[in-house]
This record gives sequence, C-alpha cells and structure tokens, in this order.
Amino acid sequence: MATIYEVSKAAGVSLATVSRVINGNARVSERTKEKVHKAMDALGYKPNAIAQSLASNRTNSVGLLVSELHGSFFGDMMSSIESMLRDAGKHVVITAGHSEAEKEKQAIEFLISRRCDALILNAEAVSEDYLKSLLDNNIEIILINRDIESLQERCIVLDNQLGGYLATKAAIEQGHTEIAYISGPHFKEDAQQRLAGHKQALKEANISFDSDLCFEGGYHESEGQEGFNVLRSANDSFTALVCANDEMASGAMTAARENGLSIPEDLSIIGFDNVLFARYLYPKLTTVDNPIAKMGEMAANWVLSNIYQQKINTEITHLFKPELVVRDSLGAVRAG
Amino acid sequence: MATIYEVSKAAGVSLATVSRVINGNARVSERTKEKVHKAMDALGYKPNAIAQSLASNRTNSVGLLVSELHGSFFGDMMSSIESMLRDAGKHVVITAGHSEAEKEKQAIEFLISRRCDALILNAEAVSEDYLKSLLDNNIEIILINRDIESLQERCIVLDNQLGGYLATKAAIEQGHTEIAYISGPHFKEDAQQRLAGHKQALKEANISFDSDLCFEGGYHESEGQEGFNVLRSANDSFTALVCANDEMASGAMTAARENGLSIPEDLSIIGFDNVLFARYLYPKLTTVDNPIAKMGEMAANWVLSNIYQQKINTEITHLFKPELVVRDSLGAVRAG
DNA sequence: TTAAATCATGTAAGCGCTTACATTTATAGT
DNA sequence: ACTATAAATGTAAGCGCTTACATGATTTAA
Repeated sequence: MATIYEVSKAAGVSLATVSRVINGNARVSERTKEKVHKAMDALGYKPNAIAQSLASNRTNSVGLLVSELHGSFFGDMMSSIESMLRDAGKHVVITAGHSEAEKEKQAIEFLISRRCDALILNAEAVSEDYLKSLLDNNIEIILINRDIESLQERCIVLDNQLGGYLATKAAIEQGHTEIAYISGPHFKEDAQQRLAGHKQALKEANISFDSDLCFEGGYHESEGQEGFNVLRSANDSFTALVCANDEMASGAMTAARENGLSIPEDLSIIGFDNVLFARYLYPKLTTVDNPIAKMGEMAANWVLSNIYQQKINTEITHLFKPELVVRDSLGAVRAG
Repeated sequence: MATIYEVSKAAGVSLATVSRVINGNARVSERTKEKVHKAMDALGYKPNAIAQSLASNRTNSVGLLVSELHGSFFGDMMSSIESMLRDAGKHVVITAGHSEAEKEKQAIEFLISRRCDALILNAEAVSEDYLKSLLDNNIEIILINRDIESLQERCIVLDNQLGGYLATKAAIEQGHTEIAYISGPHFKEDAQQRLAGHKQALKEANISFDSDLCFEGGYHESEGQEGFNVLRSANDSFTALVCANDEMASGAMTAARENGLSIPEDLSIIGFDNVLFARYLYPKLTTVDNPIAKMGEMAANWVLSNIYQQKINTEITHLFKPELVVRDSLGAVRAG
C-alpha cells in the first residue's frame, strides 16, 4: 500500500505538500495540486487513517454504545446515527453493553482506547459517578435515554412518564376502568417512569392503582405472556392491558389469544416504543411512538456541532415527547 | 492521558519493557512486571490503540459491511459477530451499504482506510471483479451470503435453493397444488435461488410453474401486500402462498386478512428467514430458518483462525443448510 | 525599482507505540 | 572461578502521517 512518501516522490513535491492537498486545508497551487492527484491515482494511494489519527490527534470516529446490536429498537438508533455521521465523513464504532455494568464499562474503555473523538452512550447499567468520571478525564460523551441532573446538556431523553400517561389515558378514554399493566424491570429508569405515567393517568381518572393489576417483566416477549397469565389468574376482569414495551405487548397478545380472548373485543392491548414489527402484529398494535431514530440523529448532531465544530441546522432538543399511535389493538370497552 | 513514556519513567524502566508487559509477549521478570503495573494503575494509563496499530501494523479491528443496520436479519448477524470477536479482544467497525454498489464501495474503502485487519462483507451490489480486486490488493475478505466460484474458501453461504425447495415442498405435502410465490428482487442472487428451489419442488410434484402465480417483490413488507393483491386479482384459486422472506409474508398475511381470508384455513402462508418477529405474527409463521447468526459466527471464526492465527474449535463450514420451521400459518389444503 | 506583504513549498520534529538488535545480568556447567 | 548460555532489559529506528516554522518565489504599493 502506497504511502504519502511515495506519492511525494512521484509528484516531485514534499511530504507536506501532499498532506496539504489531502486535507485541503492550506493553499496549494493548482498546478501542483494536479500533479499530486495524478500521482495518487497512479499509485492507488489511500491515506492511512491510523497514521492520520496519530499525527492529528483526531480519529474522526465516534463510539456508540448500545445495549444490544439486534432488536429493532437499537437498530433504528444505530441506523440513524451511522448515516448522519457517515455523511459528515465520520465513522461509528459500535459496541454492545448487554445492560450489564461490567460489560458497559469494558465497552466504553475499549472505545476510549480507540481514541474516539466522542462517545454516544445508551448506558443502562453503569453508574452516574462513572459517567461523570469520564467527563473528568476529558472524554466527550453524550447520553441517550439517561437523565442525569448535572449533565443536562449531555442528555437526550424521552419523556417516558408522558408516554406511560398517554397509553393509559387512551385506554381510559375508551371507557376502560380496569386496566392492567406489565412493567419493565424496575431497576431501569425508563420502566419506572412509564409506570409513573400509568399511575398518573389512573389517578387523574380517580381509578385507584391495584398492585394485583401490575406485573414486572424484563422487556422480553416471554414476560408478556407470563405477565398476562399471572395477571389473569389474579384478576380476570380487566379489559385493557398496557405494556411497557411492544415485545411484551406481543407476548401478551399471544397469551390472551391462547386463552380464547379476542383483541380488542375482549381485551385491549397497548404497547410502547412503536418498533417496526408493531404494525406486523395482528391486530396492529396501538402503541406509543418512541422517536429513537430522531433522538439518535440529535445525538449525532450534538457531536457534529460540539466536537467537530460543524454548523448544524437544528436546535439541540434534549427532551423528546412521545405520541400515541392509534392502531387496532385498543377498542372501546364493551357495554355491560 | 498518560503515555507509555510516563509509565516507563514512573516505573524506572525503559519504554520497551513497559511495552513488553502491556503485550505480554516477551519475558519480563515478576518484579519489574509488578512495578510497571503499579505505575500504570497510578497513572490510569490506557494504551493508545491508534499508536499501537501504527507501530504494529495490526489494528485488531475487523470491518463489517451489512446492508442495513436495522432489521432483525442483520441485527442477528452483527450481534453474533461482535460478541465472538469481542471475546477475542478484537473489535468490529460496522458500516452499511444499503444494497447500492456505490455506497458499498465507499463503505469498503472506508474500512480499508481504517486498516482493518480483515473485512467481513455482506456485499449485495458490488461486482465480483471488484471483490477480487480487493484480494489482489491484499485485503483480507470473507463474504457472507455471496457465492463466488473462484473464492469458495472465502464464502459463507446459505443453500437458498434448498430453502425455497423446502418451503414449497412443505406446502405440497399438505396437499396444496395451487401455490403462489412472492419472490425477492431478481437482481439478488439469493432471490433467484429461492425461486429456483420453489420451481424445483413444483417440478418434482409435476406441478407446472405458472408465471401468473409469481410476483417479484423487493423483500419489503409492503410488497407482500401488493404481491398478494396482484396475485389474487390474476388468480383467486391458489391455496398456498410462499414468500421469499418473512417481511413479505407478513405483508401478505395482512392483505389476505383484509380480503377476508383466514389463515391457514383459506390460505396457507410460508415465509423465509425466520426472523425474530416471525413468531410474534398471528398466526405464527411457518418459515424456513436462515441460520444467519451461525453464519456470522462462522465468518468470525474464519477471521480468528486465518487472520489472527487463533486455534478455533470448529471446522469452517462454507455451505449452510436451512431447515423448515413448522408453526401455524401452513395448514392442510381444504377438502373440496 | 525596492521593501513589505503574500503565497507556495520545504524541512524536520513529533504523535505513542513496537521491535530488531545490542547490552547487561543471572544461571549453569565444568 | 570462568566461560558458555540463557534471561532480562535497554537503545533507537521506524510506522505514515500532520504541522510549526523556515525559506524561497511572487505580487503589491509607493
């Protein structure tokens, strides 16, 4: 693989001049520019990004930590971030944290060792203090889905409580009064907030919260099924079931159907996130849209603006508001 | 950020010695090893991977090209590759090619400029010649889902024809004789092969192929709906519909239902790929399992073995055989 | 015409490591 | 005690770039 040295020799100019035409950040006369380009083409020269990084102390890469590499949720996020950054000539190094503090740390240190210019983190398990210590070490981070009081400027979050509120309120507006809830794991902030939203809506409608109507799952489909069954055996009169994410809603749907209930006639089901497959489900799932792709874009914009000094054409939004997506799985409560 | 030089000074040894304990590839006495570790800890030293790469001509990173970052299909693949490689201390740089030759090329050149030690490519659009030219330039590549005669050793593929055959044969075994087919885009090899398998099964059962019963889609859900409608308006007697992937099967399901058909009583539907959401569908989709995660692992193993000289405990398999996954969307043909 | 300002290019020092080779120190054999 | 050998450590030359600074070539203004 040709080096800059060979190019400079072939073009009859100095290293520095070649570097200048590569980077286009200093004036070079048209004539020599042309000579250099010709030489580069002839040699099939590609700058060695590693060497560039070492010399310039810029890697043009941004690290991305997600919980999982699969799953529509993170897929959308990665996708929007990657395409935005790639358009700007930057690239993304993706790692998975699997929602475990130790793995998240490893992944982050890995990204640091690669000297990423900035890190976009969807860190679920790692502590606030750890995140702050990163900043103390001059690591540029921006957090998605994590709300840290003292780091507001570096957080991009969804109003999860509003989302939970919207979902339950939608059920209430359809006349439901006995509303069950399958929550995400309580150790996750977003799960708590969504549940808080649910309770808020209940309260507003003067429905008291009944812990028999609430099941804690882990955001997986299977826990949706399990949740439905547990809930049902404790109480068989609820007419609506709000789930803290779409996977669990899907599981609950399956379980409900296996129990001979038809949706939404016998039971209304509402999800959360609006992942891609929500509309593949039958009936199509009424859910709360989680604008994760937009949030990813926003994080990318933040990086472009704050780290790479690019002018962006958006105001940085830190709090995103979810909206209800009305489809077919929520119906009016049956008369009677 | 501390450098190796500071560590060496703090530990009272030379640069080389520090480097040796970092890499653990040369003998260092226990005593100095300890001194060095102490110094590293005290300084919070993290080796600069960029500098290591430049000096050693090894980046410990492998490039991965997929069509899309979202979607369960690629998610599974990325996930298996990343976790396998990460366990080996390597890391993955992921790029998306969006099934367009130009973008794929850009992505590949990008990975090359980052001096990845090897590239795992799910390249759909780029030409064979281009791929071969990579090899000529000593770029180590391994291809997933792409079969190139002269590069057998570097291809990991699915027997798509067998998959197509299995799907249609399953329908035939349930007594279906009028079987429609929604194909993937013909410019993609796998789509052609799946279709070939369909035809093979038909032929074996002495059913002649009717082009009115075949629709070419683009692997997206919407084309499943469209396909169903087009097919139905040309011929309303088919009792089974096999689709070249699960997304289109899902779309077809929706369309069928909208047309008042129930599945599988009025129409059996079979998918392909067995993506995660196939079992979320109602009825659960009978489909052909595409062991994409395993194929990803295999590619990672190939890299570990061939590029990093690690001993792996698997034989490298180049051709994967798909299997039918029986669920609920395929039923026996109705008497009558 | 000439000094000052501007532009184009070159020189060389580093970025933080790895590694071949040289040197020193420890161990063993006699 | 004295080599011969092996083990531990050090020295210094890069890896392929960027960039501050120096130099030489042109242009501008008076």
